[in-house]
Amino acid sequence: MRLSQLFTKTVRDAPGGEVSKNAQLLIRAGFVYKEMAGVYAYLPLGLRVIEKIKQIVREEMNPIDSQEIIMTSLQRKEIWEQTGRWSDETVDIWFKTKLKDETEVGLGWSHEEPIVEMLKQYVQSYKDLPLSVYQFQTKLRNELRAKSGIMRGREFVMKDMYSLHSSAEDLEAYYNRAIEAYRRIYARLGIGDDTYVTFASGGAFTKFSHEFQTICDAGEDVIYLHRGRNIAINEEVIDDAVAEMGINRDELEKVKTAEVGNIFNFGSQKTDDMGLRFTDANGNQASAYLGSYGIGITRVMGVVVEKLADEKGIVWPEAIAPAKVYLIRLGDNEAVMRHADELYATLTGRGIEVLYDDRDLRAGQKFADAELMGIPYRVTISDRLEADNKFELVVRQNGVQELLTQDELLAKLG
RNA sequence: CGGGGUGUAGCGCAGCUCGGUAGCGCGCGCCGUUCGGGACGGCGAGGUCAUGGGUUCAAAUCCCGUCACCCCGACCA
Repeated sequence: MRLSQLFTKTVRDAPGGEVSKNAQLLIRAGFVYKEMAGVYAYLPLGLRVIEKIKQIVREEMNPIDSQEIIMTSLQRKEIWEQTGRWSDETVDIWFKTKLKDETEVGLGWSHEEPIVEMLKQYVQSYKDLPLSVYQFQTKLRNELRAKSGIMRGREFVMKDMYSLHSSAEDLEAYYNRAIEAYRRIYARLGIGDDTYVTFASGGAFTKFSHEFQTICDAGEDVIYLHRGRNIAINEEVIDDAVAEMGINRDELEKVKTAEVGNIFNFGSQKTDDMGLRFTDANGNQASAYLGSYGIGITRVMGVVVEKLADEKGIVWPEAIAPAKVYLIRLGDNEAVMRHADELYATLTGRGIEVLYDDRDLRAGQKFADAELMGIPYRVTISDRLEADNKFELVVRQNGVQELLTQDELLAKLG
């Protein structure tokens, strides 16, 4: 993409009323636009990041036999009444509205009930199980207070997956496969080393649910870590967990984290409540077992910004950067411009994503923008370098700089 | 939802205490010089001072209401 064609602009100053680092940087770099408190639009560069995160998630969900779908934002009141979750006393973040004929509908803050309702249509026999479906959905939650930029909004993109099984054992096995898939996802997103499978509250069927918590100062959670045994426990269940697992509390390290994923074993409670049953091999009606698995796509994006950014701006891991290379051409020397165009074509032709800074700006501004946007590799071409037939390559993450011939450069960028 | 803070040009801010009809920086447009770390000079465009009401000869400024935004807390599948 040529930056001269990109409609967004970078700005020096972040909006005054925006304190969180992720929102400041993403707004300054032109990745997101704030519509209102806790509600952000994703612009071309930000959308690229979102799509890359989603693609990584797809590549890990599909192998565990989950099928992608997309449910609806408008939801029926009756479905939620079956499990008692339509009431504002039980769920206090509902956005509710009415159709023209006064029918009450909800705006989806979660999709567990609608998914189960939908699956009733397709599951009748044990031969139909197990099954797993997932989607990327914009969740709408009427939070009392939005905060932390894109990390806790009223509207955000979430990947939610649901699996249905004919036995508790089968669900348990799948649940563990999902945990491993999630581990691979966070590793690929560049936050694997700081992300822990954490015991948390909330299992309807099991004593604990599992959260994926990433160490992050901007996070809202506190967990206790036992690095030796690789155990992590959310503060909210610390007393129960310590008792249950026979852990000495003094061995635990207290850290601040952001929840980037959460998985639940519902047992058969929800399916029983909603009347999703199937015929087993003996011809008898049996209960189905439900698991639920979420990842906050936009929250993960915010966490990555928070964790990896430096004083110059964002630092994207290559896997989710909006482009791999930021190509800068300096000056208006015709040969330089031609060679820059050619290099842009060559890289693009090899499937390498390039942000080509073909704007008529000074060197300092281009360098600053490359750093603010956090593109992994910066390649510069100028008349000075042209004289030696060299390109300058700078790695965003560590600032290491090299002067390379075109062949060396292409070899390096793969 | 409780407490606190803030709304003035696209963005960041000053002006408000002590009322007299709005200013600075960035950005934007044109001209010239510059051109490897956010250049410089000149000219110029751009504002219902969040909003509704009140006080006053006169309100960005004082008073009351409302809305929005931010922070702390509570909340958080």
